[in-house]
Amino acid sequence: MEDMEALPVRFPSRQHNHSSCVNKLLGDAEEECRRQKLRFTEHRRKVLEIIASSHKPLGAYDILEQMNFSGRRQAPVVAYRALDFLINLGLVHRLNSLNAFVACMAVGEDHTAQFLICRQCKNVGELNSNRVSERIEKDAVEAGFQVDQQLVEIIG
Amino acid sequence: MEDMEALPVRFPSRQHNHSSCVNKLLGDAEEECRRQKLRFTEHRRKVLEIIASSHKPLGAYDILEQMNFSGRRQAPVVAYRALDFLINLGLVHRLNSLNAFVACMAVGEDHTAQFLICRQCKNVGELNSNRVSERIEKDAVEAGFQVDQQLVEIIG
DNA sequence: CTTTTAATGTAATATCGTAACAGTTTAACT
DNA sequence: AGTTAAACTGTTACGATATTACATTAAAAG
Repeated sequence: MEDMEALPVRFPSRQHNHSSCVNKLLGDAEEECRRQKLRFTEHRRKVLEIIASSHKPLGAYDILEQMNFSGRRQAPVVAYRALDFLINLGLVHRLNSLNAFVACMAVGEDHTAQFLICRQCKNVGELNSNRVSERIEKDAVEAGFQVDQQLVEIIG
Repeated sequence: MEDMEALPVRFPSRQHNHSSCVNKLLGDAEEECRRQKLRFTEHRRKVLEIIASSHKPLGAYDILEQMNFSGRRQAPVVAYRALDFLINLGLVHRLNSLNAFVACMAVGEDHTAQFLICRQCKNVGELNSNRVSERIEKDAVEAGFQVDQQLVEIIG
């Protein structure tokens, strides 16, 4: 018999009250930074806001384009620095197969994540299946490997 | 009780008779091309040989450097074209998290593959766990997603 | 209030990958 | 063989992604 636990998946495009979920994410981020005594600067806030506001994964240069507040064109490194920070905090995920970035849809929830990437619509869903992550962990260990990080991207 | 089927993992660095396994791979490739009426040209052979001879994943430009037979420096597109061909044939895998390429270690065997990437030594092992791929397939389907391709990279 | 740590600004450059198009080779078919 | 169509190659240029280095400024800790 199959395990019948809930299997959380999030597709951002299904959510309509978008500005409220962006605000929630920004709030969570702010709180998390306070907790960890990290600085939630303007760049970081702005980058997170841009990513969270998008229904699709964004490339670093897409993000950069949207950072043109006050007409100034920012250097790429500005976006990358903020992205590194947000990724380390678990607020943003990087999709290696697309060189693109998405907001985490399971902030706080101790997330192992797998990404469902739709070829046609380019939307990305975040699946949080512990069954998958545990299966990977077990088989990797069995193969004599110590796992630090899992990168699972599912195209379809 | 756990499923006790064999769990194939291959780490190329553990193999010592390297030239013979390179030759085997080249032979398999040649045969596969004959079967599918595809052309196993010099570029393609050379690229596959370079990748197969390496114990570590190679970037496209690393490969390019080693293609300087007859002193001619090749254009990047030459390497990429050969890589595309070899990837489509399943003879080479791309590691998205490294922008690098490795030879397939399970040619012919109808391979679902997961990659074990060692942070320290930069070696890459290929794990062929059907349990992992089936778990991913099932959970993705349960989440309403039709899977075309799985990209699993395990860092540790 | 000074010291030290973290973040920013800026320029340059490295790395990775593709488009476009003309020319050549190969396979397939008279 | 000679012709044609398809696949492959050569070459140039360019686009996209990401990092290094270093000087400056802002913030936190003492």
